[in-house]
Amino acid sequence: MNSKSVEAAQASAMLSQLPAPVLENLMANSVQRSFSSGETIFLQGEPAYAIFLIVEGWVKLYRISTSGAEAVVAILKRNRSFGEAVALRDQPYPVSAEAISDCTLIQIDGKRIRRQIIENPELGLNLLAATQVHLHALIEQVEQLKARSGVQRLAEFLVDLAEGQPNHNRLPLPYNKTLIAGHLGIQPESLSRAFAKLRDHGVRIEGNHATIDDLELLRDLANQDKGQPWVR
Amino acid sequence: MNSKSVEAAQASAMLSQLPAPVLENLMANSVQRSFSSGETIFLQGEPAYAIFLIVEGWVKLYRISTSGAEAVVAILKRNRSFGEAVALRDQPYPVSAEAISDCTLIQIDGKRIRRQIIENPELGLNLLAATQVHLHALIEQVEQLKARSGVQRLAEFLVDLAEGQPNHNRLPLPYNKTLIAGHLGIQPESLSRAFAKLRDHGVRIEGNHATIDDLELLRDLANQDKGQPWVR
DNA sequence: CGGTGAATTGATCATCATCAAAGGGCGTGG
DNA sequence: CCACGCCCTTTGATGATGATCAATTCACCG
Repeated sequence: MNSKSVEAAQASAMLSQLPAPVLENLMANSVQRSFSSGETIFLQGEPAYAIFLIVEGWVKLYRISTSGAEAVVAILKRNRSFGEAVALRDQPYPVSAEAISDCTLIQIDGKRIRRQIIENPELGLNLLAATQVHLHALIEQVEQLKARSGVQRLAEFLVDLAEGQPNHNRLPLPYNKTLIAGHLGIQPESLSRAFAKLRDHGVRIEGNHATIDDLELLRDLANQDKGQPWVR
Repeated sequence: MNSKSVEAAQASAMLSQLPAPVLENLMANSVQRSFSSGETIFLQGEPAYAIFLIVEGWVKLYRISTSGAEAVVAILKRNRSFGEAVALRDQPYPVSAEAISDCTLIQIDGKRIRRQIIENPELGLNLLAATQVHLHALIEQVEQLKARSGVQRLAEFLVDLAEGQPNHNRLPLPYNKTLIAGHLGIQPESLSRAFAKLRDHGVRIEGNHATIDDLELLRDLANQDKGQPWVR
């Protein structure tokens, strides 16, 4: 287990703040795996045997509905874990996971974690914290989908991106636009048009880099009221 | 603590399968509270001090975005718990909760549960299970919002309703239509029109009762393919 | 009764999906 | 090295879906 893995563990909601011996035990018994871009990590409906922690790269969680349509449920980066809540129960994964860049993951056996929780309940609390992060992200996504337009969601996406970076010049888009569209719940064509609309608001796109003139302006756009009548 | 409370505890993902003494201890130290329809249980941003379990009635979880728009995140009924993941950490509630019918809840102190988890790690696993139910529900909601039309979501909603009930004649709608609209992420007017469209598919509405001629037909409608191009 | 809020319906507009076409980057095979 | 094909991206035209604004009806309640 290399230093990058330890770093990821310490930065994750799931494993941070664990007593060192517990963490070491877990890490010693977990597997590090590499996936190349496009590879499937697990499929919706498969028995959930493991919890994953992203050491490097990007992962997409998605769902294929009965009709065959794909919905991107989450896009995760370094230091995020997934599958926590499911792998502890005898249940199938509710989503599929796919590497969207070359990436390395730590794979921890669910049964082992289960045993560890019994011995060290703090770990259970940590896992609850980690799932809470997921929960929160999904709640925000539902809010965005219900109360904001596609352009606004894109603006929000760019603001989030920029906040991770110091300079807003030539901000690299983390993955291709088809995927961004899926993440935002719109079609690629609509994304293209949404970018065009943002050009009037100081956003320029060149290839897979974005330049943001005025971050405040963009933030305002994302939060503009649509005047909901159901607010009493 | 009356029998209804015990019943709810045993039917909940959160407290079922707990050793009797642990359950009794928890219950003995929790409060039963009543709310009348429309009353606020807690507000988004408040410190999360408690976990709630619904003994009777209906509760709405919603979020007010920075723009002031309301998005209904979940609607919960008997035996469901909420606030589990949050109340165990020193964080504010990410949503607001409101009683949408007269209802009785069991309120369990977060700090107490935290102590109990340390003593009895099984409880931690149970809570993980409970949050997993929430997680799953949200994932489904995201999928529905991204990949289905309003009419389809309404069809799905009715199918879910009907599956709880044995006869599909005069199926009572559990709450008013404005709220159903919010739950489905559409405006009340659009809901009205969606109901009108379903009339052609064997669904009739009288007041707050629905009659479904052919449940299978409705299910098909909800799952009809929209022919997604992003499925490779 | 008068008033208030829920529900419906009509008319219109904004948003977004869909279908079609075309340009550009990139890797593969000749 | 170049040609070809493939996929991503953009743009245009059109249609479906749902929001908004306005008006009306109805049930309920003080």
